[in-house]
Amino acid sequence: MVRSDIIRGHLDAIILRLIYEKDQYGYEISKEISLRTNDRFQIKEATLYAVFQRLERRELIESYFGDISHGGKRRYYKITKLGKAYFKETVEEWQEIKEIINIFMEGI
Amino acid sequence: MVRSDIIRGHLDAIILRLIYEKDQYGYEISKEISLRTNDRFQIKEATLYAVFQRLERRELIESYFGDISHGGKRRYYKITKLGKAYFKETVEEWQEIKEIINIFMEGI
DNA sequence: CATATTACTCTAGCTGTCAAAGTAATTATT
DNA sequence: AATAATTACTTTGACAGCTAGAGTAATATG
Repeated sequence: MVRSDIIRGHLDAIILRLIYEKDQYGYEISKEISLRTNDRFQIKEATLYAVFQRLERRELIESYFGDISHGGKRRYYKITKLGKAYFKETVEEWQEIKEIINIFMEGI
Repeated sequence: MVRSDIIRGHLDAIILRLIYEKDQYGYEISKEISLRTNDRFQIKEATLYAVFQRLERRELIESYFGDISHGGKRRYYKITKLGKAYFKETVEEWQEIKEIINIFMEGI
């Protein structure tokens, strides 16, 4: 498991990416992250919902309640046009970050 | 210029790396980071000294005063054995982080 | 009916970043 | 010689993001 404070700053992008693919609810996203990373990263519940709030406040996502569930009622999230644009910027930025960090990680 | 909150979590490693190469003082490290990244990243002064304090508290670096200067007196930092070990771990971790983040950045 | 799982929310605390302001010595400029 | 610019470090206070922990509530399982 990688430390969370090192993923910090990429969380918005990760969540946005999953919602980009299709509308999803919190618990589902949480499981999906664990699945895709082979449990190498698990987002904390409280963190996840904090991300949702932030993204919604910034109008990068919108939410609505679903009608079926296997427990508490599901709040689905949908990416906005703004959110899609923002995600694409983030991907560009990631390439840059990688280059920069690599400078200091290579050659010892 | 990349946002700092996205480099966050890698700062300790970056500083450690530079001190690994040779003993250096704060101002020098600050300039070196700007130089190596072609000004794509500049560490803020207050942040840099906060990093030093943290690393020293964790015994990953040690400090001593230099005798010559072109201004205020220089405090040099030296990496410890523990610091070297920690840096090497960090490099391993970075490979993992890259893989994980890439999962969510590829294919859209 | 008890327990587990699904699903979300809120609060309080911690850590890392950094603007701003300050101290102080050396070097360059006029 | 006085002034400004640069070098060099320190401290404080504020803010943002992550998360443990506790709570609420509905559905599924045995």
